[in-house]
Amino acid sequence: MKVENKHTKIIAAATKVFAKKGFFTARISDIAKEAKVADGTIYLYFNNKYDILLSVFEEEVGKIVESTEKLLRLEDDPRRQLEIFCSQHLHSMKKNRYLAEVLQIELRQPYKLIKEYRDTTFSKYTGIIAEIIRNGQRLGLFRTELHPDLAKRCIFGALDELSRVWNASLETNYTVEEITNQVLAIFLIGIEVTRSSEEG
Amino acid sequence: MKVENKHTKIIAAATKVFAKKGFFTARISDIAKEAKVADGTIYLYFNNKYDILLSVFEEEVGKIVESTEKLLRLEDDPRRQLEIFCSQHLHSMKKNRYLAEVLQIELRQPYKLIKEYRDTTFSKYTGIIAEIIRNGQRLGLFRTELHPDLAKRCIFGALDELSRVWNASLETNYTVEEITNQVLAIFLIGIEVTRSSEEG
DNA sequence: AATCCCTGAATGGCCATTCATTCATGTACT
DNA sequence: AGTACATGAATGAATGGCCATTCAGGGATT
Repeated sequence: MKVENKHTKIIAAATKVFAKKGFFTARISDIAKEAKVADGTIYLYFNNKYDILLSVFEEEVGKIVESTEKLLRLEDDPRRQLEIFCSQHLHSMKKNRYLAEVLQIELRQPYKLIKEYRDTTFSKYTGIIAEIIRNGQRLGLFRTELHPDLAKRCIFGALDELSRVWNASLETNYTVEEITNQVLAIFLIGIEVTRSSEEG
Repeated sequence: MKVENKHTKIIAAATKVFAKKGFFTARISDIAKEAKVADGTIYLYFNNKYDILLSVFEEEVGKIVESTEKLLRLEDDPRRQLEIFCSQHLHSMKKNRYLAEVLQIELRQPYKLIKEYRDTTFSKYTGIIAEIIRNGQRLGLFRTELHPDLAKRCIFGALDELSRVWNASLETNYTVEEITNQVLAIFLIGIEVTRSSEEG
């Protein structure tokens, strides 16, 4: 049946354990137990503990980036694109809550390898937002006094913080759709060229 | 001369070291060296490593919360209040970049004591934003279809992410004022009752 | 019997924490 | 003033526990 290979199994287990305990207090033996393999087996598939974390990033985030980019290519209107990005991001984080937690916690750590990953691969992902905004500005849809690099951070920061709603089960449950709508309700109006700003 | 007591000195040193290396890879001896005291001295003032981190939170963040609340009490208009909150937050984080980094990294860790702190003391701070929004809605200034708890997260998330601009020196230098203006340009328009939404 | 994959106990290094000792200052007595 | 003793803050070397990593061996499949 489950021929699901060990590499994949370990990645999944590690994601869960890192989410629950954090990278540094997670023990290799925890991951091994969760993946139902021996401690030593992990070292047949990964070089060390860090390598596991980086693999979680590379592989799991990779999937998300790919599918998001694919969807975006099917759409021209930057307003629609922004909607798709937000909706996709929130859906992904909801579906894979352990990954969401790991990203939120570990991607910020000030360690060389993590920074490197963040500044290369991951920044491409958030860069998509800046691109959408630039595009919208070119088309006269978004206000040109906004810096795409700053707006990108506002939007990504908002999405990131909102994903925590589920994981920490803080506010009484909102659905992904509700949250998406709220984000867009704020940002689309916030960045669009408005009647009043045209008049002014 | 500098009668600056040891407790304070250690807190400052720890903030710096935690920011640079992260809580888990920071060694007590690093903090001791930075504070120019012996390793053992630290244990005369703190129970353990965790206790140092929590004290950093409590004391340093405490100051920020207090001064922000004070300023807000002087103002009635929720739009102005939101402006003050954003501006204050960004200024604080710019002024104390080590604290900013520690907050961004460590406040998310999934450990009991940190969660506790976050869910009690710290959430009061972000709660201020929700309060401002509720107030604005009551006064008919902000759109009532927005959930204050979600809008709060959008705004705090945006501020938090933006504070990283300086620490990571990512984008070419924006000033605090520029960033504040951009945030407000997006959010104020994003949440305000607009001519078009009134007409619609 | 050779190859492969896996196992988990043993190793070794790291570092938070402890505590015996030192040192500086204060007080009391002559 | 000088000597003797007391106090407790500060020190930093030593301890002990933890856990990532290794590796000698076991079992399956060819």
